[in-house]
Amino acid sequence: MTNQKTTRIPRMTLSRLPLYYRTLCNLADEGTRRIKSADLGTATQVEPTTIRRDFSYFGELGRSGYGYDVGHLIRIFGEILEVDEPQYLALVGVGNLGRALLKNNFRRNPNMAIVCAFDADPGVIGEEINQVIVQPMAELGATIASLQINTAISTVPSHSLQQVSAKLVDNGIRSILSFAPEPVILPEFVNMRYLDLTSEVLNLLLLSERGQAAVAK
Amino acid sequence: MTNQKTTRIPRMTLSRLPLYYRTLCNLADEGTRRIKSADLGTATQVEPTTIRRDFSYFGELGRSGYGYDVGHLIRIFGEILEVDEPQYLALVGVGNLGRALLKNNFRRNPNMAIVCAFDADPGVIGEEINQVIVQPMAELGATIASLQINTAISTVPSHSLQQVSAKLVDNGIRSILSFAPEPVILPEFVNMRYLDLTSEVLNLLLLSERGQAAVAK
DNA sequence: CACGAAATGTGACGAGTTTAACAAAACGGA
DNA sequence: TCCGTTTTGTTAAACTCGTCACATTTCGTG
Repeated sequence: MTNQKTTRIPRMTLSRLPLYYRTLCNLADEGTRRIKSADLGTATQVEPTTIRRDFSYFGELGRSGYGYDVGHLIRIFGEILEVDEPQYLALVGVGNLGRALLKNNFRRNPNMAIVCAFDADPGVIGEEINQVIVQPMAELGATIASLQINTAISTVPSHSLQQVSAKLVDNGIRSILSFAPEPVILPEFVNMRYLDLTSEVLNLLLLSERGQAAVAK
Repeated sequence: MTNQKTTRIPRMTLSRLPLYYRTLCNLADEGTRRIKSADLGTATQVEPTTIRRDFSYFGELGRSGYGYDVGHLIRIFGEILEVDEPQYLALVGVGNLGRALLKNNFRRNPNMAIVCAFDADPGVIGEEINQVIVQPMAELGATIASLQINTAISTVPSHSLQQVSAKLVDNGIRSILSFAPEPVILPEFVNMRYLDLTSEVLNLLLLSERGQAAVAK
């Protein structure tokens, strides 16, 4: 109890958990009961050794000469990912992308959903999309407080991102997924993640075409 | 000339270039002529040391006691990122997300654009979105061949991703950005990148809430 | 029950990446 | 021109992560 051997789980291992979880669920749906790291490797495109190492951080989940019990893995990872806990999200910015996210609304994940949306444009306020009514920014504080939301998705453009983010944090949001490319300066306890499509495409091109750029010294 | 010191640029450094480039452009727009790594660090949220190390791979770009010339950096990085070369993309899957991408169409990047779109649903084929007409899958090969496109964005659902990806590759696509969570098995020379929103949200939560998951040994 | 086959969990290594620390270089005011 | 200040570029060390290799464990058949 005192000597908690709280081995810190590597960041990269955590980032692969959603992939493992989803793949295992698919396998279970197809009736697969047991799996070995080699087969899970081909399904996830992750090296079998890496999979075994990843799994080992959560205990001895497998059996030598047998493999892993799919149901057991799903239970363990589901618990870590808290997939059973309802995860409600707020959306700020209901433009093209925001609207698409709202229409989709994590359909495949029964416990994850955008439950409120905000925008500054009077033209979209009041609009109902997929059972969510777009609210004005002024109501943001009251709504996310009453719904006890602490995670938000932002599709607001760069120029207002800093201001909007600050408002989100002031109202209790602790994790933000932003689709704007500009980094934002926020308190350390806020977890921010950026998903800039342009950067992603540029990176894709950069990493494929040229693995090197000659540097004459 | 013979002794090309082609220092291989680290992957992580390359992945930060778009961020540097964009931030520097913003600074230039505001009239900033020179910048030091410390200030660029606060703007990009990257450690100043890391910035200097990154820059050093491209030569001695700065001056001691002075900093970096913003315009010079923009020129260098713009060249590496080939921002002046037009980069045309194909889109497969014109659902909610695909439509949003098409409406946005990298408006802020004058040299990057989706120039053709494909879908299997007869309901959307023929529709014109932002000057792009949605074509049937059957025309994919001919169109991307004539436009000489080698990069695609896919928003097709998981169950058809493998098949669609294979078709893309058969027709000359070498880089794919996919919004479906399932990994795909493709030849090694294809560069694939996944952007699964559900995984991103789960990761966000995982990395923030609990930096550790106790493992009793 | 015994034994070969199968598959895990992990020590060790090495590649890749970040960071601290500092010498060298250039600035800019007096 | 001189000199203290500023800031770079880089060496060295720390850290993270992925993979090899293999001892160990368990399986499952005869």
